[in-house]
Amino acid sequence: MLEGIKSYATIEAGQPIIWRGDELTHFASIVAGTASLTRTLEDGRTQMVGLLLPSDFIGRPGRETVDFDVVAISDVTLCQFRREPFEKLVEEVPHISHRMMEMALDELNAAREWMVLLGRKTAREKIATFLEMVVRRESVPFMKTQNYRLPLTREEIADFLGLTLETISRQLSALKKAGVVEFSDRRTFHVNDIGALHNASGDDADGGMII
Amino acid sequence: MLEGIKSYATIEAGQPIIWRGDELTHFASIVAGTASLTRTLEDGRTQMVGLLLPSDFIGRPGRETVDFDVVAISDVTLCQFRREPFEKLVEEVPHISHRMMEMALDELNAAREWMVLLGRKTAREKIATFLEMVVRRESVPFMKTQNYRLPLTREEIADFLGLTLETISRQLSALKKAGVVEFSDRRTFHVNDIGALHNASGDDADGGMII
DNA sequence: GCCGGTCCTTGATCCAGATCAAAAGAATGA
DNA sequence: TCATTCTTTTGATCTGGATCAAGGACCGGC
Repeated sequence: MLEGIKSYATIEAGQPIIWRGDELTHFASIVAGTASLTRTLEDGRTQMVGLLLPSDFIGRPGRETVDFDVVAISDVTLCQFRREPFEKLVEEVPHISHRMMEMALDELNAAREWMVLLGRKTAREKIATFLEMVVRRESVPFMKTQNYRLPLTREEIADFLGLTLETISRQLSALKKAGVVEFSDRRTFHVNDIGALHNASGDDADGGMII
Repeated sequence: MLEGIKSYATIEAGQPIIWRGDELTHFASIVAGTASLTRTLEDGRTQMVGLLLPSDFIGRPGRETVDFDVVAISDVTLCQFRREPFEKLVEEVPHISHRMMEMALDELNAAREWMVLLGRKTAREKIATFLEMVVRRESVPFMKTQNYRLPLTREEIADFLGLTLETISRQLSALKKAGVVEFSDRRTFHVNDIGALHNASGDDADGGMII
């Protein structure tokens, strides 16, 4: 059913996909690459409010404009659907809105979890939580020791965590010095002590987390 | 259709409605009163992640437990639906999941907007944004001057904004001294200069806001 | 290999908001 | 009416993370 209204697009790393306030002509889902959802205040302060990975969805039925900037972090491939036919489809096929509801509720949960981090966690806890998130998302089952790759620059991590890039750098150095993680280059790391990392995250035992 | 599975409940101010991790036996919608959605870290730091008002919904189809504490802020009246029949209804009646999707997307937007506040705004901007939110929600159309009522104590506002209650108190005093707002008692205020309040909020002109 | 730019680290200093402390109002109830 | 308790205000001080500043490391192009 979607075949007739779909097209593909690629966006280079660093390029905007759509700006806040722009009219939404297409819905899209990410096929490959990483994009960020951000808001920038007039004076340049920037907060990332979401990280979009393959299978994530851009756009919301029932609204004509976008509320945040969407920017490609790496090269991104999109699968796009024209708005009107897609919205009609959402109306007509019950399964789709059910699926969209579940996606929205999952993202809502993640957003609220992140609100706790932004509002109440210390810099150390924020970074430990971020590293844990990367580890959880990239872990290959049954592989014991593994290298992970940071998907973001220090500045982007700072915008994600509500900190400055200097604080990110200092806290990563501190975690290295404490022997919790080890970096083989700026982006690639290895966890020596997953327990210590978790303790540093400020989250309790395995609080409601589905691993 | 809902008639057969619905019941009412009332919860006194200050009492928990449901704890994080508890099994969800009912969905509910708020009929009257205010409740908060919060997360507390082991050491007592608390972050409010949502304020639930009449017509807001508690519970999410597809999950058996709750991820945040829900506490009554004022006396709350709930309209409850038993889980299984309600979930069946969501499956069967397409209109419901469509409506739930829209609610979830609205809340997701609000949560992301709040992430910007928590991650990047100053104390002054946070409080101004909060007061503006109260004003926007309680404003009666065509009424020029109006008194508004804070729905929360200073401590609850602090947990909402990711600050301490002392900072809330100081910033409110500062806004009073600057002549932006005026308080007739601790909870009741009046806005002298809505423009100044908006400027203090850190949001641009009327950035995407639907008033 | 060298040169330009971008990203990252580290040091020195500053300051917004936290923390600690005390007292002043409101609200409750006997 | 006056204790009692809860909420709020205000003051004094401290500190985590921001800001300002200077190099260092890495990467791509020529």
